[in-house]
Amino acid sequence: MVCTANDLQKWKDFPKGLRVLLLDGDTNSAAEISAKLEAMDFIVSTFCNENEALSAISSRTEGFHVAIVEVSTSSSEGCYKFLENAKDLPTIMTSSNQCLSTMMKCIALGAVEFLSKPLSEDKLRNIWQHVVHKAFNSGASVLSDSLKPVKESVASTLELQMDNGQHENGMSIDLDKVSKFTDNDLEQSVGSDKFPAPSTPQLKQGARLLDDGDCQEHTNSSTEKENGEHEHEGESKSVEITCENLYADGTLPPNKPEKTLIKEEEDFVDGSKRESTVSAHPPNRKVPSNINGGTASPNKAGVPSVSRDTKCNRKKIKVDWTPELHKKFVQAVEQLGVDQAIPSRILELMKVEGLTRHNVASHLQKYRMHKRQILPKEEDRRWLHQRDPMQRSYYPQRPIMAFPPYQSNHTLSPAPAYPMWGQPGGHLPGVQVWSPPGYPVWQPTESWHWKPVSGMHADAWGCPVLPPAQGPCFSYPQQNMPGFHNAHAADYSSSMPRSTSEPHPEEEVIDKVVKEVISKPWLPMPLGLKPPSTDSVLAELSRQGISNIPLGNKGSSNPS
DNA sequence: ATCGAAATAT
DNA sequence: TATATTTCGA
Repeated sequence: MVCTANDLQKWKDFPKGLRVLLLDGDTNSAAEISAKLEAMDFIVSTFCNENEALSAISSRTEGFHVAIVEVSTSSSEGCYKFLENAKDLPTIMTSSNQCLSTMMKCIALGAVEFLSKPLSEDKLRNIWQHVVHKAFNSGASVLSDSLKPVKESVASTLELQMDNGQHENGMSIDLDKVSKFTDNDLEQSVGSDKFPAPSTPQLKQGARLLDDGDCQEHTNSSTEKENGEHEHEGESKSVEITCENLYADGTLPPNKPEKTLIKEEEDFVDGSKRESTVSAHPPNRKVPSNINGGTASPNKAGVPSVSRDTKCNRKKIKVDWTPELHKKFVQAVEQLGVDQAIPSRILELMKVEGLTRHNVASHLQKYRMHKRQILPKEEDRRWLHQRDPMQRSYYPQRPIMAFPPYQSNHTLSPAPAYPMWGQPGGHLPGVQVWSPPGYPVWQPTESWHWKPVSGMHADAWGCPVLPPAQGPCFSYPQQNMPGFHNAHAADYSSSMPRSTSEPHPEEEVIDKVVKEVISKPWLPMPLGLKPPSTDSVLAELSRQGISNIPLGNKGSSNPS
């Protein structure tokens, strides 16, 4: 009764039918355990000595999902031998003799768990977890045939996307990732601390997710409470964060997606907690900006029962707005333009799984706040204030920038440092910026106080960049850009910003400026500004009803 | 239902 | 204090 992938796809009552190899020299004990296992609808094959068991395994590698091996006080060698020869099979050791060194040896040799006798139903009921763990955790290469189906089955049950192309409404959770994390956990617990093997090491994460409160009594006698319990109450929230979520968007095959930026708490058996932050990427490593071409259509709601565990009711995780994450955010905002920069769209553009709209909204709020806070302080922007267009012809030592230096299209400049509100590196060529040219490093907190042009919608302007670098640079449309309109509002602080659609006297001045800029592309952009991003221009145009934009001749043909 | 601002929480 | 989350009005 080998399970084919198909069968397994339908392996609804998953743990049932699990094939268990039982190795126990004591007939009585074996019968007892076997009976319990069978009562759970597991399929048990009992062996009295390791040789029989091993030959059974080798003769039919797909025969078993998990093994339970009893370590008799007299002859422990047999079980060690088994362990060493059945590495592919998740093996649980059991004994009435809880000798620490024996336990450790078992674990060291690859046992997934050491259970002390007698084996209660509770203990036995959870053995499938090891199977799942193994199925998801071992690399494809190492994955034994008997486990593949399990993986597939579970994945399908969880509606995860597998190689075999199962799409559905995946939970936006990449199990492979998950298992990776858990694996680490396991290694840690086994390797360093914790002597007692957690009864559900591999699922520790999942387990702790369950109860948001405190509880977790999942020690050696973990019970079946694994998933159930609090189901959906907090769900609307929990879903998003999820365990690591984050990657897994629709696309799965590609390279490793980015890591999560979310902190997660890890509760250890001993009750200790640790916070670990998986950062998007090591600071020193350059990463091309997001790759996950994931579609933004994340998980839907109709998640069936099983998803419970997956969704790991992790309570609120704090989103760590790392520079990388923030950068994405900024890029998204920029791309959208001020008008379109709404949480939901930003969220989409960011393509960071696990982020919620709320997270983004919150960040956006802060972002705007800071922006505004800084605005009023800007004084040098009189130049814009002047009616005399001439003013514009010279560039202040310290150009006013709508945004701190930032190269929008560049894939990532090095590791952006701290200033959250500053943008990642890049400098404005030809214009004196206050960061050393070619020095992508961020300006410390100062950059925070980026100086948007007063009264101007910084977002519409975008950031300073090298003019010729990007196509859209000089493709100012004739249409009025919102940013220009309220350029006059020097007193942004004290007076409400003008509606972007409201025409204004200063308009002509602005137009002149624009014209000149267009006609003299070799000159640095006044004020160290860069033209709006293509996207924002397009968005604006389309907003104004112009949908057809000849991008071909952007740079040059802009008559007066 | 979503956005944005304000209130809260950590 | 700063920043993230939650709440609440529009």
